[in-house]
Amino acid sequence: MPVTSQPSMTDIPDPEAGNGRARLMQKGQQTKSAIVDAALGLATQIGIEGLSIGAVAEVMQMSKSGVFAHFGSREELQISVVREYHHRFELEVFYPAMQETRGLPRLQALFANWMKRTSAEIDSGCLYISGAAEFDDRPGPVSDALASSVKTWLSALHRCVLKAREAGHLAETTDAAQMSFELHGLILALHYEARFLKTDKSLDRAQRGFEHILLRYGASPT
Amino acid sequence: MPVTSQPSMTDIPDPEAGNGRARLMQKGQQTKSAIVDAALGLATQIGIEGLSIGAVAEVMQMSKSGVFAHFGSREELQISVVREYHHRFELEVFYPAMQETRGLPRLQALFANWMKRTSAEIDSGCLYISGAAEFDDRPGPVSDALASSVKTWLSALHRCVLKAREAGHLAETTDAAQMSFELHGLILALHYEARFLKTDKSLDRAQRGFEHILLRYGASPT
DNA sequence: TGCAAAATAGCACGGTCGTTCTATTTTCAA
DNA sequence: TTGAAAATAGAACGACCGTGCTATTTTGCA
Repeated sequence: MPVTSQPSMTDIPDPEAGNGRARLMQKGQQTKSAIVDAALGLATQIGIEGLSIGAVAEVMQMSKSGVFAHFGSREELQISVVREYHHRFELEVFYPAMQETRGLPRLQALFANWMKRTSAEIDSGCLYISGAAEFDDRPGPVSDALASSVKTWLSALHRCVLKAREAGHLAETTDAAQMSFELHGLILALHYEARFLKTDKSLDRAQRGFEHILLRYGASPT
Repeated sequence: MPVTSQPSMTDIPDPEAGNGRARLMQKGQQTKSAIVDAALGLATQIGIEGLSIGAVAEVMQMSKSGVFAHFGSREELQISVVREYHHRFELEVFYPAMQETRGLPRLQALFANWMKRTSAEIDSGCLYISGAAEFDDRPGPVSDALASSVKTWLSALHRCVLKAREAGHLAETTDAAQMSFELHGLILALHYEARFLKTDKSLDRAQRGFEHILLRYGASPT
């Protein structure tokens, strides 16, 4: 199963891409990566808005100004966190699914990986979901970065549905945007009920909801 | 169409209930209500955690300590806001639907009101959704109040589905909890895509998703 | 109308925040 | 190994935070 001609979920250029990750990172870059790691961990717990340079510095056992110097502003740190999350999301959800054959199998893998990521890590919430709630009334660069990442992912999902329909794995009448909307809803409900309400069986409900949607859109058995 | 024997969405006692709202409110109570109103307005924009006594005081043209004295702590103010939101949710979503005849019509009204409340007010986000993201990793009295309100509402929805099945308006095999989960997902997707991503037609997608779910669970036409 | 009680204001405290500035340490290539 | 550049620390700033304390004003009943 060859890798598709569509290598990345996103067309957004990564500023780090050009400098050659193959070469060993300088000390400063290593530290910066470690800071972003730590900040991402904090952000998934207390939110992107709740991220404070002081808290990150404490986790890193560094001074506030030492952390600050790498980003120049809190906002830039927040954007770096969003980019890092996007990158990991690609790695865990998107790329593995691309190994599956195009069409329904790939769509199923995509959703399965998405569910796994959403529910499995108890202590690491979804930045795309918590961030949306934090920034839906707060425009700015961070909100833009977040919305751009989410839209990239949702349109990748949308494309996948389209391909599945083209492959004859879904009914010809399938409204891909409508189906994507309904899939998104299942993930959001899973996150909400499992993470906030601690409702068990939520993963099962999302899985069954997925099967219901497949039936509705006339998925042919694989 | 008589009012049902199930007068309230919640069995949680309201601390204000006993003192007789019929009697004219004292000045202090009026002010407190106005403060909660203002705080709710702020909270739907910047979040419950973002609520600050100083900001509320500024909106109210009062001193910080004047506002503070009514609640004794920021946490108590936050809880008051959650209770007020619960109250309005009942008024706008639950009670009107209770006027409809039991079964499918009532379920349809419930969902329609829920959708309307979720999408129509552009500048007033849903506290149940934004709050969940803020508090899903932050236990405490505010989180408890929020979760309790949400659970009350979701179980009211669940009861409504059960009644619709009992009335023969839904297939006998209907899994009420599963159906409620899927309905919840539609609302969450509507909120997410309309409010954060500014996707148009989201309301339409939620409505069509609802119709899909009704079909799946064998709703008999009314 | 007078007076206790309730409501509100004003001020201060300690804390955290992002950010700036300067000094010190560490890195890495010549 | 030396020396310039990069990385980090430390202290200080103004701003805002929640909260406590003490006046002062306002309310509403006798």
